[in-house]
Amino acid sequence: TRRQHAKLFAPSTHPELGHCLPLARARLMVRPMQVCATKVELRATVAGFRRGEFLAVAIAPGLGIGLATKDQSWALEVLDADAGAVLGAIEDHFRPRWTWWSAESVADLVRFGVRLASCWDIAAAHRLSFGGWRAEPARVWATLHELPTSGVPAMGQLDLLGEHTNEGNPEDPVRPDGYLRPEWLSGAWAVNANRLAKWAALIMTVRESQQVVLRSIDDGGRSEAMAKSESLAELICVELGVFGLPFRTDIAETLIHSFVGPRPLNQQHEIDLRNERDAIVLRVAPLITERDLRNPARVLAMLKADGIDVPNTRAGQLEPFRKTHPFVDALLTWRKADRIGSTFGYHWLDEHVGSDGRLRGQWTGCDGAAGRMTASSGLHNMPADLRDAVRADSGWVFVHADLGQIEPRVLAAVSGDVALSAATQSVDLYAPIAARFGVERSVAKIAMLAAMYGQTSGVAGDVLRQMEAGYPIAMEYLRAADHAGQYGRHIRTHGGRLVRMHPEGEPLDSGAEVSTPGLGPAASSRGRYARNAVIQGAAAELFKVWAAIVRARIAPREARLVMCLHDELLIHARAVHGVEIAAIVESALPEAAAFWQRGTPVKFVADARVIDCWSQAK
DNA sequence: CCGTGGACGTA
DNA sequence: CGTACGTCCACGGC
Repeated sequence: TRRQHAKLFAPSTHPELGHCLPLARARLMVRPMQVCATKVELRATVAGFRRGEFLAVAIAPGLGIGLATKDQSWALEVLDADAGAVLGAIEDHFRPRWTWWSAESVADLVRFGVRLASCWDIAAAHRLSFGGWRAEPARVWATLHELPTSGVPAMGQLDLLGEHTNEGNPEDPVRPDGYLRPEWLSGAWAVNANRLAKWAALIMTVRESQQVVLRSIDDGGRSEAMAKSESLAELICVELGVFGLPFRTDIAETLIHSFVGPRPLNQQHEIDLRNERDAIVLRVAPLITERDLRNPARVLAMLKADGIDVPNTRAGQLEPFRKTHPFVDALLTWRKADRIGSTFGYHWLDEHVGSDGRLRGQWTGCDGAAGRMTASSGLHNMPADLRDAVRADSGWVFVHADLGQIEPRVLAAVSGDVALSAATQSVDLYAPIAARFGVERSVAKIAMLAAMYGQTSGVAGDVLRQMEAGYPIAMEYLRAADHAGQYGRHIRTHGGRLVRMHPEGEPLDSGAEVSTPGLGPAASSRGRYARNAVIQGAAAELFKVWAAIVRARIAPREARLVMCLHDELLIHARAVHGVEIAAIVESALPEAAAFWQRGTPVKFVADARVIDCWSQAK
């Protein structure tokens, strides 16, 4: 860090030092800014900087870094390779809350090895406040300034009359009509330090506006707090994508071999092997024309010829016929192998596992619906059989932890149901519920799940009535969400995430966009969706707070989060730190719960264990 | 070429 | 029993 420090305070040699004008149309006034030239100036400026204060950062490859506090902004000229050193030095000395458009903008720095403690991700905050997934700067800006997002200008858009682009000051990132200038967003904006500093200042104004919005959602500050943990989740996603999941290709090859045989030598060989696998099933299949194992309609016809009448060809439907019909048995065995061959086969290994023994995918901090984390490359749906290949490095271990009975506990917290909260004090939540109603534990569990997910069949009605009587607050919370969904009204999760129940364009509480409000199967479907979203979404919020705290607590050790799976964490750590980190993970949970639920007395439980291999979990 | 639905893996 | 996601496949539209 001594070397990094020296670089940060190296004098800038950029020629264009000067003042920028305030942004005329920005909602929040930007003060005159300065470009820092020497280490003395920068040091003097940051002397008053408080730990944890917001610091906007904009990185322009080939030019440098724009920085802004709420009062001032600067541009630092640094080589791309040194940008990480500069941010690292600022991080070490001032621990700011880094503020950026999206965590993607620091992916290169994460690759460089920079670890940042806290951040404000404008895209994440936008998704929280306004729902949906799209959160590019132009859209965020337009939404905050109450401009129609349909009118957001795009680069290269025909503007023959020069109606907009020729008006105003091109050095102002805001056009006279209030939208951001697409040229500024295109990446070609950063041609001098002045613009870079101005851009950083603009990032800061956007953040301040977002804070106002979040406080209007929840004046107790919970949504604002959620924006911070959601922001960190986005950074965690970038880190997960960079680090990768420790993975033993040799073990995976052996497993894949056991399902689909040897690695094909070339494309033709691959086709031949595939045909051979098909042929084994077709040998015991009924002799009708148009036989195709990959076409569900054909398979249905084949099953019918074999005397089996089913609504679809899913494994669950066919399983009962397995013993009596050799074709069904062969088909289901083939399906499993074919899935390994097509989705999780040699091609998958080659595509996603690096030569450094890491399985990598792209991560997103929140999906389009209730806000759970997602991952590509099959990281979240890897068959259990293949988890044996997810192994800690030699001398390292995994610490695995998962949240127990997360969804009913979340329901107790978000609804504030005192009776259900009391039940969460038990390590097994369903035991006190069963005792209270005088039913079997399994019956109590099914009834609770049915209430949360809107299950319509297979539940004893009297148990559901008992649930209504025993936990009226929790049941009413679910019913209200269901009702809002049926009528197409948007809902918010406990942490303030907007879950849209109809497309954009209408007021947030309007159901006008829904064709059949409150009626029919589509309305019922929306009802179940909403009922589930308030639980699943709130659970995702708690999980991300937990992950963020764990990330912070394990930072002093050489340990890294390598997998997040809805209610499950996997940490790669030195073997000597395993037990200590398992304790950290468990103790982080009550801390996360207190942060997220703000005083509700709901207990959450996690089981952390030290293992060598993901397949040893549970 | 692109969107859609079926199927199936995970939580 | 329910919800969500990502991925592959075949189909049918253009």
